[in-house]
Amino acid sequence: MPGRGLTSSRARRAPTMDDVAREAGVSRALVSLVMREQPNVSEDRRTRVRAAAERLGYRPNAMARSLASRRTKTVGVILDDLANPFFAEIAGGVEGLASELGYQLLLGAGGRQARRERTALATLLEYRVDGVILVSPRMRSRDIAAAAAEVPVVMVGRHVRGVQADFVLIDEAHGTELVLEHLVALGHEAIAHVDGGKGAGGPQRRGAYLRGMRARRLAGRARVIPGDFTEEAGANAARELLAEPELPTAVFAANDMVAAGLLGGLDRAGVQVPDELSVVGYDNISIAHLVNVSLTTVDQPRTEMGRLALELLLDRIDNRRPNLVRMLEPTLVVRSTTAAPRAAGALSLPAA
Amino acid sequence: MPGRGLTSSRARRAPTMDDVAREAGVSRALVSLVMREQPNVSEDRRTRVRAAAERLGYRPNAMARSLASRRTKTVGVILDDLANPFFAEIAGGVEGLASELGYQLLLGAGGRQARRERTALATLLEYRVDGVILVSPRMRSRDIAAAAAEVPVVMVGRHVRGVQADFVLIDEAHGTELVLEHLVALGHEAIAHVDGGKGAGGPQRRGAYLRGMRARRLAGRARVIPGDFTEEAGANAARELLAEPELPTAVFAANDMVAAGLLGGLDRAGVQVPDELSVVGYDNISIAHLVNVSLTTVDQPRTEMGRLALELLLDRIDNRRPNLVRMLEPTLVVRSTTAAPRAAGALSLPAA
DNA sequence: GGTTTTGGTTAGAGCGCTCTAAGTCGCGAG
DNA sequence: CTCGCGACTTAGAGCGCTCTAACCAAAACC
Repeated sequence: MPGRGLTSSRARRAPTMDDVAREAGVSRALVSLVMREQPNVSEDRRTRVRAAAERLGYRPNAMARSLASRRTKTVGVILDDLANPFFAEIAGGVEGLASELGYQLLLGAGGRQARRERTALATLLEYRVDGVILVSPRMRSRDIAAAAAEVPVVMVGRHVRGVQADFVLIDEAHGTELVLEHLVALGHEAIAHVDGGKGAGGPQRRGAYLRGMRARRLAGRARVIPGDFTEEAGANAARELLAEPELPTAVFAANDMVAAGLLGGLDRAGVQVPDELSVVGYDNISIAHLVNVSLTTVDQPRTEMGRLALELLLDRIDNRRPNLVRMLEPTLVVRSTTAAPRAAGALSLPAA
Repeated sequence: MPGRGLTSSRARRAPTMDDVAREAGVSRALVSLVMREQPNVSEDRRTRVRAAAERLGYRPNAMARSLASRRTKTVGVILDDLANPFFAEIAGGVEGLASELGYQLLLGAGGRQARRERTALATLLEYRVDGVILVSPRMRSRDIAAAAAEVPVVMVGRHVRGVQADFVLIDEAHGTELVLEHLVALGHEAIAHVDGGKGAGGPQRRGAYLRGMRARRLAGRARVIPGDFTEEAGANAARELLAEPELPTAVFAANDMVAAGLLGGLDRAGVQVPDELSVVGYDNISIAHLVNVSLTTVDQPRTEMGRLALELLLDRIDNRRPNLVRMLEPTLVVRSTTAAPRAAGALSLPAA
């Protein structure tokens, strides 16, 4: 019965380097050299060792290797929320480069809670990862600073002053401006914002929104509905808006998840988008463009963000150098959730 | 300059258990007992050790611990494709339970390529994870069998016979039947299928589709368009369908990503869904319900699949027992991408 | 009062690897 | 014939922890 055979073979202790050495008739050190592809090993020995390892089904023990060499070739990545494709796509970028370079990834997800994020980070540090990438972390700055004191850190999407780390940032103010410009050019004035609460980018986008509205003398029409970057927050916002006597003509959602929740809520209520209400998202997650009524949104170069973060991290691991901040520019992707407001003809035609 | 201080402190060797023992004036063994929350340590010593550890900023070294204890408290998870929210959501389920139980996750993504998947798996095994969860793996059965001989394995979404592993499966035939039933009840006969190629579930869904069509005496109307579970495949399928003289009245997509790509392509061509063509997906990924024209699809209980997989794995790690297969039932979620075919009145009214 | 028992503590031998320092060997040069 | 040298190989000391066995009081038993 082959099944049994497999099971019992599992019980047997895994072969070690010593076993391979004995099998090949050489010393353990030589096996180590061969495994690490070091030079100055004769071809003869090399093939003999390889064959022995093959025969025994030898698999190096990464724990022992890391313990002895004090290098793990592993970097940790902490994501705010696995359920949000935005983060999965950034992780995808990191993963792609990591696998090219032979680095391992240890992923941790915070589930949008600072506490879970902290424990995930603690675990990564116990594994002595060579470095950590924090994507839109929710932790307090002091926790981040403490981590940065132990290990090289690169942060994506959030800036924290006074921390020894590199940063990959998106120009949030610019992204927000693109949105307002677009909506105002279409003739919108009553533009509401469903914000992202305290999550990374949330305060920045909200601030830029308020500033932009003020600069356009639309401060009186500004309206911020609290959210938290989730689809649920979008659905709630829809309910809140619909409960009022009058809808705004456009809504700028803090991210695409919120926009999606919003669109769902509006649809259920029979509100036509974009005829009755325009909606703009932020992130350009992969599904944003897929739907019949596809979402106008701000694109963030997610894969590039991930790759860049890892590049910075590895460079930081090897070279002590001053902190680096890389600012990437977002772009606006106009699709079909935005249009001129219904009764805007008179007011906005001159502008157009 | 606080920055400098942090940087230089990083260079200092991390404190070890011996350092803590010295600081607390006890033996290393006692520190170990305290760290592992073992009983039979006096309250006095316990607090003294804790304080010393705190003072030094001691952080246990997971490598050393695992090496000595030969248990990693870590399980590996290999996902077919991080870009597909379906997998992210399964990972979310695993992650949730893992963090409840104090288990660590080592995530690896295969990027829909058997080769990358194999190397990711090899790495996990070098880390001596306590077990591995393979989600819709693309590897050859023999590679999987080899892994299962080394470590407990649970597979999700794919069955491989003769392998020592547990399985979490969805009744694909049933899911597919739900789709055909729904479409035929609406009056559809020309139902095409964009399949998932060789990816997990692909052949099963295709097979069930063909069988179902035959059973309904619609074999003549069956039409399979090759795909691969990606959005791009959906877009290609749209192009292919549009190039023909006549559209089918309904399309069953192998998963939601394909459906999404399909919808995008149809929209660009001005085809009205569901008026001119009905579309059904599979998976019910989180964004499937979010859009104005929301996707009719087959729901898979993703979070539960993830949790269940981890439960099985941990049980398998602790207890030697025969293989288990857990079959979960999918359900149909009817939304707004399906409707009666246009000219179906005459034919289908009797049925309805 | 001596001997178990028991709760608390510790020394020390590994876990499987890396890496340094110290060989060994053959060979051309002195 | 000895020495030096380069190429190759190896012994052995850790890396930071766990875990077994042993130890030592103080309490419990007869």
